[in-house]
Amino acid sequence: MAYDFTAAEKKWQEHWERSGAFRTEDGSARPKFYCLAQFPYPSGAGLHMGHVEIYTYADIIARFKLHQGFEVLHPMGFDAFGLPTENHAIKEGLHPAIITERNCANFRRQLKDMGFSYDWSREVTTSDPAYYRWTQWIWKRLYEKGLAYKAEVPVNWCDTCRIVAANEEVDAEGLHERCGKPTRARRRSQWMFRITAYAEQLLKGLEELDWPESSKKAQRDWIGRSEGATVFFGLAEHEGRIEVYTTRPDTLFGATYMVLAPEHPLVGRITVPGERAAVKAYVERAAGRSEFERGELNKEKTGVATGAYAINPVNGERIPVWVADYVLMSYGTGAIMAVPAHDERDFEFARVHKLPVIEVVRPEGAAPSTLEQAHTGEGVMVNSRHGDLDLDGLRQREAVAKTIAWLEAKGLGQRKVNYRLRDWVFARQRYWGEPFPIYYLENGAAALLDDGDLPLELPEVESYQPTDNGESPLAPLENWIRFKDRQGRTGRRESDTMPNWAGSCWYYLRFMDPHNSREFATLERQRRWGRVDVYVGGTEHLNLHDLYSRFWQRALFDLGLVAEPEPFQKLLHQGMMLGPDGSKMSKSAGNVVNPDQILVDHGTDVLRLNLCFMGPVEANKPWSEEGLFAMRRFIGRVERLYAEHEAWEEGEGELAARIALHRTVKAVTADMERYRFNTAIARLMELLNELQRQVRRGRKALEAFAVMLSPFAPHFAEEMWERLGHGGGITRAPYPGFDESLCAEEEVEIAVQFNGKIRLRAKVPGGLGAAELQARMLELPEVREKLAGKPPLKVIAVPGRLVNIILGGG
RNA sequence: GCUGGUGUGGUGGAAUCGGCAGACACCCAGGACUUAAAAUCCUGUGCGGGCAUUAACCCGCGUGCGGGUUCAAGUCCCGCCACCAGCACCA
Repeated sequence: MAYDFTAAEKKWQEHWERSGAFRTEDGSARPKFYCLAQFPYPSGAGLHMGHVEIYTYADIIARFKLHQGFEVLHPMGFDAFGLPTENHAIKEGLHPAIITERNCANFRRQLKDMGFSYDWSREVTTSDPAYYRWTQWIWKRLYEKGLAYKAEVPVNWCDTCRIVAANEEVDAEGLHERCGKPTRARRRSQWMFRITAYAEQLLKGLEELDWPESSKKAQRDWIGRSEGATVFFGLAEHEGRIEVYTTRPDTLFGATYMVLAPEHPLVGRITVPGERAAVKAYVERAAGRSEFERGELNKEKTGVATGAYAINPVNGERIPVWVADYVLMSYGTGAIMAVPAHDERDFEFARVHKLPVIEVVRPEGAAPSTLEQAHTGEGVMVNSRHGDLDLDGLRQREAVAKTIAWLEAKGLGQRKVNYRLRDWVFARQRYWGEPFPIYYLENGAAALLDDGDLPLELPEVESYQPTDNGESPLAPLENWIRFKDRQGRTGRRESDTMPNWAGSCWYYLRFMDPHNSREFATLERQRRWGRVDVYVGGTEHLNLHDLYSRFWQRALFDLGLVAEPEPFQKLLHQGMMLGPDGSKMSKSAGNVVNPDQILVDHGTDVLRLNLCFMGPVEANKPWSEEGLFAMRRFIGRVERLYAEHEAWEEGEGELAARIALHRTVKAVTADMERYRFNTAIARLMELLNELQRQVRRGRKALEAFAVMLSPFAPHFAEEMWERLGHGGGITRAPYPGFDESLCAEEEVEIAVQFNGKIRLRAKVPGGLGAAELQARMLELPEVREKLAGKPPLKVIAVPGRLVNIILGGG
């Protein structure tokens, strides 16, 4: 009887649902395993191959852990707030909630057709008021802790669409994704998160995580910790001082000018009358340019002099103060001391604007130099002596320490650690997001909604289009904006909404306790499920979602609201599914592979096997049509193995089969633990080849094979399991164990090399030590003949592998 | 520019520690079964040569390129090249 995948998939999916096969028990005594794949944004296009890939990997891990006897938490939900839905709603004239429901239903159907082992009773949707009630609640806690604040920051304004573009809608060149026209910076007061307050913790916390080293490094670099000093420069003709941050206080004697960012508050005050027009023009031009434009490479460094002078604290020199946009207001103090001799950017600027260059670090043994380029490397201090501070002759480390000590003693500066990480703009001028549970009283003070008034639901609106003045579509809704609070005061609600990262910052917590209407998740449940043991997802959100979640988790941990300081213990990154031509799947390239169609033509098990067999989880893999047929053949061959009842016998079968079985179990188990699915399948194929050679096949071997295959081809494995006489339910059948003594080779082939070249092979019993192996090989007639009575110069014997005989001469 | 990753047969990819390169598949070729085809099964399959007769066998070369260390290098070291990804004036 041939295997009918369509019928089998339907049959077993119904069986799993009916029997509650994947219902997770919070109170079970089994050890826990939390397996999570990044939940999808339910777009109108439905599941694409990338989704299928990531959810397949997670499902294989979850099912493997079920076989190993874990209580597995493997939930699924939808990250449903966001712009595409809103844009779609505008186009179709339907409410975003309706579009969302439609898209979720479609995703849910597709995911169910794939037979994934989710506990669907835990499904959550971030745009559901019962969910975002808690997103708002958590935001309140973070606000109360002082981590949320309002500040004036730029938004991306598109003049063409007359709309605020979210950062996700703007590409690297600052072009609006929808119209392809440039966006510009427009300043606006909006909500922020003080993620920088957690910079050090987020950095240190990485140490305890089991993430790929490259991912840890990406976050480390993003946080960008640097050590240096703040230094105060007095002003020659003005009150006050300029504070700068530098990582090179040792080069203070080389500072020949200073630069303020165009937005720096001192610019207006210190600019001399003669330079005001030029400075004003420069600052205005900079203000209209987005960060993208300013960051453009290979452009000449621009700037204007303010006409004011600062005093270098180490030697009292008067140095000019400039304004230039290569200094960013958002990093450090927004002002720098420029040391052109030892900083490439300052050097370039100094050359363009004819500013002096003073060498203070000289490479060891080098002659004094007029410097054709900045020397940023090591060296010995020169030209660095004045008054009671003498750095000459010191190496960099000592010079830094000595300078900082000197500055601190004089009150002219101090040691300082700085981070590249910026505070997080947590606001959108759009409709389809969580409203902020905050409002403003007539006196301007902000007030929080009571917890009891949550969720603050989105109102119905006529138009989802943001307004021309850059406000959200909620802003014109006076009926909603204006309200009387519990104390009878008139308040105006915040009209911005939260960005679509909000709901995903904590969804992994909600899965632990999804129906709780009193808490977002009890500590008891959190202790039960702990951290996500393996989190499957792409690298593209590493410095966004993955970092944001860590920040929320740590902040909530400090508030005693969560049980763990870190959310994701292990990260598993899947590679990209490429089109059959090896390039990125895209509609324009016409190489998109539709998973729905493959399900119809080949079934989900074959699709899963093909995805896994194509290559390692982390690698980008071109889609293989041929592979699909290969996996069908594989399934067909296995099916025939289980059809030939007359070849079965009780037990594990012949010795050769037993040895093959135990070796396979050992190897496949190791592969599964390391997520090496492609080689695990290859080993199952090898075992299949061996079993096919056997005249009599042990039932035990067939059972073990079915269980090992089950994570990859669950429907098919259930079918074979049933043929073996079991009732339904391979999903929790124990994973096979192995006997180490059967895994050892009893006979091995040894390669015999002369001078490193293989000249013959010989079989010897396994387990021979180096000395005995060597002795045996030298006895071989072929070897004696080659040696012709002369003793070898040297012999290297590697047990189980080879013997290398080194002959003298040529 | 900086950082990280990748580079292995006609193709996808294997190869814990430096120890028989190419597991497992795909493709292709030949064969069996068949009236025939499909399906299935079997055999072969890195390149070049000894060897224009098959088989067995033998020799040389071979993991992006060029050097090096080592008895032994896909694996380690130095210098390049190509592609991919992330960051991109962070003082």
